[in-house]
Amino acid sequence: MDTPSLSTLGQHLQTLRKARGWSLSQLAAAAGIAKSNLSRLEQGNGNPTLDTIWRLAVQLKVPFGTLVAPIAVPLGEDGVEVRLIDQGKDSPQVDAYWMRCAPFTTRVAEPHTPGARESLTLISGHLEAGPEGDTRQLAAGDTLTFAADRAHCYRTGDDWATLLVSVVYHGEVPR
Amino acid sequence: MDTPSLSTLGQHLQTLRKARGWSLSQLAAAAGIAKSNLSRLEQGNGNPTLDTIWRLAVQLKVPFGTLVAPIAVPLGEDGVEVRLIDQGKDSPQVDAYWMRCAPFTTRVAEPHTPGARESLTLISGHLEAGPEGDTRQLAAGDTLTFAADRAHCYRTGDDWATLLVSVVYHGEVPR
DNA sequence: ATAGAACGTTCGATAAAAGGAACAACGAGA
DNA sequence: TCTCGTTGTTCCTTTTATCGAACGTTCTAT
Repeated sequence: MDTPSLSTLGQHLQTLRKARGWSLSQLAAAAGIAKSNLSRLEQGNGNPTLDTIWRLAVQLKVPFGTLVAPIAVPLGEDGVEVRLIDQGKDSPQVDAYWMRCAPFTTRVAEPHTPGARESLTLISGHLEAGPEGDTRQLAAGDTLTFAADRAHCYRTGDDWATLLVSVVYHGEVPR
Repeated sequence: MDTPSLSTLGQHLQTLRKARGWSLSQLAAAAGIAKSNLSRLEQGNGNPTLDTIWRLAVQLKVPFGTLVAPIAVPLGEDGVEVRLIDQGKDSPQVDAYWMRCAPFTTRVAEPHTPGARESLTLISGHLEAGPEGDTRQLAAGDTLTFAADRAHCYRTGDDWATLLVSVVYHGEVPR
């Protein structure tokens, strides 16, 4: 398996644990696993079982995928990582994405089908987004809806941005 | 670990594989794992390694968490299923959820902290939602933002509803 | 000082996950 | 009909992830 994502798991695990002010022993005990096991995992060695990952995710109260999803593995080379959350089966068709942009990144998205609209909700960080020439500044908690049948962009300043994106394809479905 | 989520993984695995029209042998070969291993996993027995899950997720092109996240894990007994997608670390604090409501279901949510606001984006189905006494009818693609420091509710008619929910805790963080 | 209780690491034993080969069942083609 | 290829399952073996205990450290309290 990817060695990077293995060490990322370790770092991530340790970060989350310390963020909660727990000791390695405490977390291991709470999760019901040997602390030797947890120790090895945090060091980046090892290849944990689903059971082990699951128990840790429950204790740390993180949505599982968060534990293993590498924080800094952009899907494209452009510093932007996108994950499909769900897609509706009704009309209009709706696609829901989770998206994360690295600092000082600009992503320009191609126009979608005519009538398509996008809604953004910023989870953390700051982001400038919208149709080109009509972008808005967003902070955590802000939402923005705009016509997505024109070229539009997402631009970050000096910090990361995490957001929810839903694309609504009014009219015909694009697939 | 939860035995249910273990068998769910198996079913899920099989569903995704067949949806792509692949045979067990093909997927196993493509993922670089023994087919005996995959066979056991699809049967619901076994406790796969992160390496194994990872390889399968890559081949099936699913965002990892999707493989193990049980499709039907209602948070309450009230026909409502909620999954935490992400939570921001900035101020204001933002929590992002994926939510699914069964037909003819009403869920009344307690008020959040003062100043809190909620944004909904309907992915599929129909939903009536908002602060009690001021609810709106939503169809797929619609969005709604309202003050969440009062009691508010989500009500479905004769079909399912899937939506994104983001809670913005303006002011102090509730944890 | 010193005893005590935590911390996180390292070590051998054990349980179990992954690999590999043989297996019966099925369908396609000569 | 008979053969060949593929399906998915079931053994057995090998690898390894997990456990439990012992270890050296650090910090606090006596």
